[in-house]
Amino acid sequence: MNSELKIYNTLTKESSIFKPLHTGYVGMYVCGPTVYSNAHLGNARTYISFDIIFRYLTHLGYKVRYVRNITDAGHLEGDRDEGDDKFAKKAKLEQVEPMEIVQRYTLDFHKVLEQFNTLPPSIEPTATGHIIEQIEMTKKILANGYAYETNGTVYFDVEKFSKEHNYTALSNRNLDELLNNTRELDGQDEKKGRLDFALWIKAKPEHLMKWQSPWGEGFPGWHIECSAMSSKYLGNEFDIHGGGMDLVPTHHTNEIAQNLACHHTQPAKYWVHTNMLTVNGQKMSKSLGNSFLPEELFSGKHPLLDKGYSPMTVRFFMLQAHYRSTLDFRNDALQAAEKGLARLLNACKLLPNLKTSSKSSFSTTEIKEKVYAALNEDFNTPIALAELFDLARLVNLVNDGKESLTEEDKLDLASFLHTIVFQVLGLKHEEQAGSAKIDGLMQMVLGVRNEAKSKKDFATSDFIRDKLKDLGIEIKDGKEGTQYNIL
RNA sequence: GGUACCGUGGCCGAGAGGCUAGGCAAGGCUCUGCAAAAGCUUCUACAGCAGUUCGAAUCUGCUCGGUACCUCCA
Repeated sequence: MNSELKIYNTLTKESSIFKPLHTGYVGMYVCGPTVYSNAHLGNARTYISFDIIFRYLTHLGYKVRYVRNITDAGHLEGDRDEGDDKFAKKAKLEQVEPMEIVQRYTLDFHKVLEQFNTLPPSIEPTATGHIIEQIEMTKKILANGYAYETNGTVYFDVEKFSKEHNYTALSNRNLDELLNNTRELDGQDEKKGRLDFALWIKAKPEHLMKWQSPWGEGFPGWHIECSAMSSKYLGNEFDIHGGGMDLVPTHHTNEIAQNLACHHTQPAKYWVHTNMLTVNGQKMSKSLGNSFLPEELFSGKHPLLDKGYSPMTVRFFMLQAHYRSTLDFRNDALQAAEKGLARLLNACKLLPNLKTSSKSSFSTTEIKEKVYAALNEDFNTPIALAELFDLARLVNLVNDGKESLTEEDKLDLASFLHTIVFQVLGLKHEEQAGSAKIDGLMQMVLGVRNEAKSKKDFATSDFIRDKLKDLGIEIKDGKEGTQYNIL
């Protein structure tokens, strides 16, 4: 392969050639979910995007340490330093322990990602498991003079920090405008500056999730966990930090500030942000109430859906858009993805069984290079898929005897296609047919039909075909016999 | 209100100064008992207006429309 991997970096606002800090190794941190409710498809898109990045880097030969946290503590309802945390609120509502909420939705999150065939991260640390590290980091930031304590709560001093560093480097916002934002400030007496954010928050007596700290009983702020855990597992400087785009202006901006204030280093070399999934052009989010749960999608039980779609259809659908573009979630688009995926997977099945010739009528290296060039261009899966569809067409032409392939090229291409589709893109065959009994039964039924066909008893053969179709089983007559598909 | 981003054919979506992806849908043809599948083929688009340029969907300006962030959210 003669092109190099380029990655778009939110920090520099441009794509650049990826060079890891340590040759052969990649450290990647991705902000995980706050597990206080079911994971929806927008969440899934982000983790599918990073799954591709993880898989491709691994495919390129890097030894990747992929750290993705679980946020199970801390986050409050609003940026006001008051009110309940999300777990406590839900726990109270349902009269269970906050950790029961955490457990339930962590399991749900894992189940969803497994359905979409994403690989588990190398390390999946939790916020509550790293309270000590967060306290230590807060202490260090205080000692370095970038934070102050007020009445048991520790705040990060953004104004002081911004005198020495570009606080808004990632979001590209104008700091003065942020500072002079005309929004109402309420309950701000404890903070010195309106942009200051909490590193440690004093707990009210009735608070359930709280820990002992040098500043009294409390719990960590919303951004410190990622700084603490990324430093712990990947070092003060690592290669890639990722998350959804909505984390840029606040969460990641504050994370960078914390790291600089603590370790005097910028944590990540490349900041990678995935775009949002939209529904009718509007961001899918829990608060807007327009989110799809994976279960609703698979079953088709959603007002906006005509029918259910399999996890691989959805994964494929997402790969047809670039990760930095918004993607609109629609019934028609899913329908198109379902068919497209079937076509691609069919080519995967067909290729290894093609008849070969003494020479190839097209260049296999060219195809491979195009696919790699696409993936190297900031993980451009839509272009890679377009190239794979060109390959699918060639496979079909060879199958029809209109193009030719040598045995050697065939084996080479088959292995390439298999690797890209299944290992890098993480797609898989979803064989609903499955059981040997059903297959045996189908062979019998198709045998009867072929018998009828050979006697030109088309009334019987069509009857069988139509009845099967009514049952949701589609059959196709080919040169090599009849195949069936359970829809 | 501020700050960004976006507006591509019937639909979804890439691309990003000349070579004008891909998927789905639709029409035609080949194949086929009929279908389906598969192949070939047709439909040639870039919100509007002005400008830069030999040449713009791609650059600049304005207008219109949309979205995101500025509150927790992937």
